[in-house]
Order: sequence, then structure tokens, then C-alpha cells
Amino acid sequence: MEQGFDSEPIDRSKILNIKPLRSLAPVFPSPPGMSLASNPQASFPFVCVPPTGPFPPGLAPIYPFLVSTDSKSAAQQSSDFGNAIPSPAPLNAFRTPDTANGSTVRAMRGGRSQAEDGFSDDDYSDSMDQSGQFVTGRFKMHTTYTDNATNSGRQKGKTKRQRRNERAESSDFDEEGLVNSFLISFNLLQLDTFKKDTGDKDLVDRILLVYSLLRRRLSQYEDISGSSKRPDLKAGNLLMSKDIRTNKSKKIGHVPGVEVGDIFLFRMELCLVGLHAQSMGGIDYMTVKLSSDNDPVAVSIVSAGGYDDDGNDGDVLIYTGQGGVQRQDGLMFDQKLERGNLALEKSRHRGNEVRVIRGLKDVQGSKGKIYIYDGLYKIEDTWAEKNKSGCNIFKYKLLRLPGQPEAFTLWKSIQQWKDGVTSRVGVILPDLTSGSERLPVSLVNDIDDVKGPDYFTYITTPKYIRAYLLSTPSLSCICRGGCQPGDVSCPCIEKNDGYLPYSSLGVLLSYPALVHECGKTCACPSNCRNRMTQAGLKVRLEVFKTTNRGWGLRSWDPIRSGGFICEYAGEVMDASKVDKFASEFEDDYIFDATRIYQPLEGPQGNRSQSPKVPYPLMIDARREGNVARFMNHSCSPNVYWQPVLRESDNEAYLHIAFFAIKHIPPMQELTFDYGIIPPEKADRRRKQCMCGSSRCRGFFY
DNA sequence: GTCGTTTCACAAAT
DNA sequence: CATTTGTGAAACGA
Repeated sequence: MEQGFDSEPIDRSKILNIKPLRSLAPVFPSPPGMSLASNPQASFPFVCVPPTGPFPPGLAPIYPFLVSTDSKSAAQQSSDFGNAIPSPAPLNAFRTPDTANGSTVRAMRGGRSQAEDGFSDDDYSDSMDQSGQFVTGRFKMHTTYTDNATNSGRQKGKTKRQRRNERAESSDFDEEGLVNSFLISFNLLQLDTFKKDTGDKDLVDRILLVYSLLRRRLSQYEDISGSSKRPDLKAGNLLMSKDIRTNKSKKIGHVPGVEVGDIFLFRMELCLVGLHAQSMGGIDYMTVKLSSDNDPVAVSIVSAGGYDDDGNDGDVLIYTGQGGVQRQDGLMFDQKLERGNLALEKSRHRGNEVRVIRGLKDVQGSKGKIYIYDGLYKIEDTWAEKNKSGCNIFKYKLLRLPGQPEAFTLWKSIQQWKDGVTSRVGVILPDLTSGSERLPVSLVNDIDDVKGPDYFTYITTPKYIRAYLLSTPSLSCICRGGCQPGDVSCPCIEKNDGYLPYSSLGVLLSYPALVHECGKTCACPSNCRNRMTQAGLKVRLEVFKTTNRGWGLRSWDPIRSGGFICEYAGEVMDASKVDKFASEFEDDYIFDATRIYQPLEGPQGNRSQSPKVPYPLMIDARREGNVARFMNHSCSPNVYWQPVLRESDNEAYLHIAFFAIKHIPPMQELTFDYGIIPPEKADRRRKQCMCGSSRCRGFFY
């Protein structure tokens, strides 16, 4: 356990006023080949709209719930929209690019002919007629499954697998259309042959992002449809078959675009970026022509715990050869000196570098593994020995080449900090939240003498003076065991377009315009899958002093793509003052949702350019706030913010939640894009960006 | 609830 | 085209 929080009282008098450097930027980075010039439609990628209107066509506020508490005209306006606009097109409802007979994701779901166009009031009236309450749907569910669920709310009568089989036949969800729309979004549709062979960081990032979005969306669909498709393999297969990959030709040594310390959550990811081409096998090798005969040479290995490798010493790895196990019946026999084993043997004599990927058990409870690229090793020794069953196995001793960045050893250090075996250097405060968060957040400075950021009060959620009022009462769910995917009677799932927005691991599965979480009046428990951002911090964070950007935020734990990080807490500013405030005051420590942000999904440049949140939400974290106030700007961010709505009766609370865009290794700074502000307001507040990314816009606000 | 174990359905390279 | 290589999630059992 961590130390108590009060062990080291902070000396306020010594605290300097360090503000995070908000960053910079604007020229939103267009992917190569998709420059604005090449796309006439996109010549004005951003439109500036005053939060209260007037709105140009296509930029109207689309959420009927936003009835302003102090502006009559706004109230009028939004309720009008509530009736006039039947269905805010959900960002995640991808329409297939016109080929696949126009079917959409939503249209593929069986049994919902009525509600295809959104959720007008009528959508629920059906169920209300039958029982006077909106619980009829649940009743239907019970009869359908003849389930004997008692208090858990889970359908215990049948296993998920059984339900799968029952519904298996229906439904191919339009994978092709989904893939294509992602490929268009991230400009991967035509990948030139050079790039397929030689990657770069940007390309690797884009491929992994598409893989991740695809995988998560497939699993979201699988959640309710039934079929068990191994979304990880399926997504990999879809990209592989389209040849969306890089570093395709095997090479010895580092792979362009992949850095030592990068992490991966699926074996398929290693294949896609060319780090390790075997989707299952632990040893990847190629044959090189050497004078007369062909010699196999090992290029990379994965040490994943399938064999008893010994990797306890950070720079040495004792690796076991492959084979020798009959997978079906567990029988063992001698390993043979062929394939991968032979390649490793040859590589020792050649003395070539071998990439090493270490697979660890995922610390955060999930059953999966995390793969860490630990850089280049050389094989120092090889031998054969007998295992417990008396069969011959091959062993290879690998030594890590010196001078490479810390990777696997960093993980070991962090584990020691957590276990209290060693202490993190430069810790000023073990927990700057004083215990108000579920996990401590360290304050660390191993750079200079500054003793901490300016004083502020730590709070964990935004402070609303007044909730937004809804024109019609929100339906609360009665899912006592937590909302379950595929439960057609759950109004909370309905609000999310029929899908639960989060996976069972707490990963955001898509990036819709708005996530609807369960609210105060929902009957589901606090651990409901649809209350992910209400459950507090999931990773061990630290606020640290950067060399040139004030304070920053990073995590001791790895964060998987889509994983929840934190929300933005502070004082929610009164709507009537926001516009004035935005133009007149310093905005350090203020989150401003009224800026223009690049959507993460969807074609970049030619899709709707509406701001993420059509309401002028600003959160002031100067006096009171949480860890999020320390997150710096980057033009190549690894974190994305997502509006999350929690409704109860006639009230709605909008929250800003941060999710990882990619897998984030431990100790890598967490950053998001601060967005851009209208040019007429911009000049004065422009600040120089220090994000150091290759796509840096040079400034931020 | 939590742990380890078993089962199932898959993909790429050779 | 058959073989070789485990993986990742859910179900199951203790």
C-alpha cells in the first residue's frame, strides 16, 4: 500500500504558481495525401459558431435536452429542435459507402423496425401501453429467455454462448462498410507499396488506431448479436486481407515507427506493424540467401509465458525453443532443431540482433496480456536440456544491447514503487488528492526545486450550480444487476443507440457524439457497465514537473486504447457568462468545450464540422479541480475527451471524460488537443507549443 | 466476489 | 493445401 497522505505536509508558502502550458495549434494535421487543398469541400474545415447561435446550416445544436436555465430563447430553440429534428445522426452510425445496399449498422439489428430513426417519445409508448410503465420490455425479455434470474439481473438461465447460438444465424453486420469508412477516415485506403514495406510513426499510429476502433466496434456488436468472432482476430484479418499493414517485409533490427517501450495488447497488432509477423508462433524468422544455401535467421521473439522462459533479470532473457507439446492432449516430446529453433541457433553464429517482445499478464484484472517491445538483443548462448517430462528442449540466452531506452526494466521499477520496495525519486506528495480519489495521485518533481503547483482545492467531479433542464423527463433504467448488452428494454442502452458504450473491461467502444450514462435515478448499481466514468480513477497517476511545459500528467499503469482515464472536474461556469468569459479572461486551467475540435472518428476534413458539444460548456478548474487540470496540450495527443451525459428526471449533467486514443505505456505523458478558438479571439492568447510532435502546429490556446 | 482451469473459435506463414 | 504455432474471452468449477 501507499503511504498515508498526511505524512508530508506541503509547505504552501513555497509553492510557486506553475501553470501547465496549454498548448497550441491549429492547422489540424491532415493525413498525407488528404491535404485541404486536395479536397475542395474541406477548404474550411472549421467553422466558428457562437455558442448561442445563429447556427449555419448543419451546425444547429442537435440535443433536445439542452434547455437553458437562463436563456428563454435558447430554451425555445432547443425544444423546437427536439421536435423538428427526428434523429441526431449518431457519429457512430456509419453508413456504408453506398455499396452495401445502404444498410447501416443500426439497421442490421434484428427486431427493431420501429425505432430505427432514433428515439422519439413514440419509441417508448409501445411498452408503456401494456403495463402502464415502461417495464414491459423487460417483461418481454424474461419470457423470451425463460430465465430464472433472481436478484442478479443477469440472464442465468442460459449462458451467453447458448444465447449466441440461438441468434447466430442472423446478421452479418456490415464489416466491409465499417472497415472502409475507417480506412477513409484515416487515409489508409490506398497505401503505397513503399509504406507497406517501411513504416513511420504516423502510419503505425493510424493503422493501430483503425485496428483498435474496428476491434472495439466488432466486440460491441458481438456483445448484442451473439456470434463469437474473436474480434481481435477478425479485425486483424480484415486489415490483413486488405493489405493495410506496414513493415511487411521482414527485417533485422528495429522496425521504423515502433519505439522501444511501445506496448501492444494483441498479437495481431504486432503483425500489422511488422514487429512480429507470426500471429501465434513465438519465433519469427526469415531466410537469407548466403552463397549456396538458404539460412534461416531469427528476427524477433515473443516471450509470453507459454514456455518457462526466465526473464527475471531485466537485461537477460533465457528463452525456450518452440514445439515439443501436443496441444490437443498435452503430450510432450522432444523439440526439434528446425524452423524457429534452427533460426535462433543460426542467429547466434551470425550474431544478428533479435527483437524481443515481452508478454506480461495484464495487471488490471483482465485476462489478457500486454506485450512490451523491449528492443534488440543478441543471442549469447544456446544449449539443450531435459524438461520435467524428460524431453529435450532448447534454451537460448539473450542479452539486451546497451544504450536502449528503458522498457521492461521500467515496468519492474514501477512495480517496486507500488509494492513499496523502493520509492520513487522526487516525490513531493504521495497523494495530492488527500485520499479523495480511489487511487492516490503522486506529485513528483525530479527536475528542479519547484515544490508544487499553485494551491487549489481537489474535487473529484464538476460542480454544477444548476443542472440543465430537460424538456421531457428522462427515462431511468431498472436494471438492478447492471445494464446488460442487448437488453432492448433498457432505456439507457436505447439512448446509446442500442449499444452499451463500454466493454466489460471499461473500454469505450466507439466515440459517439454523446455517451449516455445511467444517472441518479437509475436502479442499476454503481458498478454498472454504463457508469464507467462514475467509478473513479482506474490507473495510478502522477502529476510531474516537465522540463518546459510546467506540470504534466502521466500514469504508472499502462492504459489500453479506449481506456478511461479521468474526467474534468471544476466549477461549471454559468452559461450566460461563458461567452464573455471566454473572450476576456486567462484560460489556464479552464476546459473549454466550445472550441473547435477534430473528431476522432469519421472522415477528417469533409464530415460535419460541428463542435462536439453544442452547449457552451466551460469548466473552471483554477480554484477547484482534479488531475485533469494538469493535462497538457499536444498536437499528436494520446488522449481524447468525450462528452458524457447523466440524466435523472428532468435534469441532465454533462461531464467531460478522457479516454486513451492508443495504448499508452507507463510514464508517457498524457496529453489532449486543446482545440482551436475563433481567429478574432485567438491572437492574444496564442502560446508557443512545446509538444514536440512532428505534426506540431507551433502554437496552442 | 475471486481465483485458476477448461473450452471454444479462430489466423498467418510456411 | 496441410501443418505448425498459441491466443483471448467466456464459461466453468473450487
